[in-house]
Amino acid sequence: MAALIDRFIGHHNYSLDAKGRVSIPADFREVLSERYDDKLVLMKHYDRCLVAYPVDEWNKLDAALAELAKTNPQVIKFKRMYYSSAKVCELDAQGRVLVPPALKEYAGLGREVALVGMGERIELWDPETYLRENAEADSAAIRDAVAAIGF
Amino acid sequence: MAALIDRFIGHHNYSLDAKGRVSIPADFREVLSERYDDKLVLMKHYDRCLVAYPVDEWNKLDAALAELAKTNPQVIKFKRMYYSSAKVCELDAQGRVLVPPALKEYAGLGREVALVGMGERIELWDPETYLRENAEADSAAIRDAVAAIGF
DNA sequence: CCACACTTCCCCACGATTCCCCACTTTTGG
DNA sequence: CCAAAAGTGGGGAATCGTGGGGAAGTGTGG
Repeated sequence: MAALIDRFIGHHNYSLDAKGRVSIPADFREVLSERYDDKLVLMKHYDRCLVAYPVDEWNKLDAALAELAKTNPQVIKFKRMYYSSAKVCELDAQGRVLVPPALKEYAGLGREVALVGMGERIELWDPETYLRENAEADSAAIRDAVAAIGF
Repeated sequence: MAALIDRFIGHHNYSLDAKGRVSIPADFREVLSERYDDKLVLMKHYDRCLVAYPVDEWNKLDAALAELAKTNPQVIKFKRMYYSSAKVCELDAQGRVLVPPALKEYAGLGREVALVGMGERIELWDPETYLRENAEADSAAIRDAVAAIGF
């Protein structure tokens, strides 16, 4: 079955069970198997959330960052910070990934996780943090900026 | 059979059944199959209504937003808020889509839904909200604004 | 080198939602 | 006036999210 859209979209509040597993939403899984290879790289993102990239996309980041590191020595520290938190997570038969304890704690994840489709990546948030951090996205200023493209 | 006009026009009040499904009007469906690919992306719009884009049109938005995000970092939050509400909805054999509960609630949809053709997109409103929000469309100010293009 | 605790992985199982199909009523069009 | 299509409703199968039991694997300490 072909994916309808080849990017991750949508928002789901799913539970993180006692073993630290989260289900990857079915529509994300479809994108993942259609366009990618069923494996996700999980890592820290700024501001207490996690990101999951298909390995292909992660490799692109890796390449781009390597390029950047040639000219900017600061980038290598950035690379250490973020790549050290990265972990390849394969989905189990039920379509779930195991979130490493360290990442779980970093993002302040409790029994619930917000899974947010962001195109070529998936973000994992504590639901409350998500609302707090992204509340002002609805402001008039941003609306105006965005209205220009026809929203 | 070719559609006479390849854009969504008109206003229909249809019912939202117990399972959360709405019929897409036949003339909309014709545009959808003629010009697009029978799939709609449903998402939140400002002020308590929903929008349905053909996948092609949604992709255009996505591209424009990606462009905007390069220059305005705030836009990434906007992308989170709005794209996270998006969901690809395929029509069933009867030409209906299932409205996700979260979106249904956001738009305050009850047993009835107003489907409004808006050219390249379709809007879904609670009928009462629609009337209230759009009552002043007939005002002199708006008339003046529109006169510029020869109405 | 072995025993132990602990984490990770592979199953199976349950309830709820979603999807697919068929059926009925009303409207449209020839 | 009849046939086709449109809008509405619901039954049942398949899928999805969730939970947990137990095996396999890992690392630690004796």
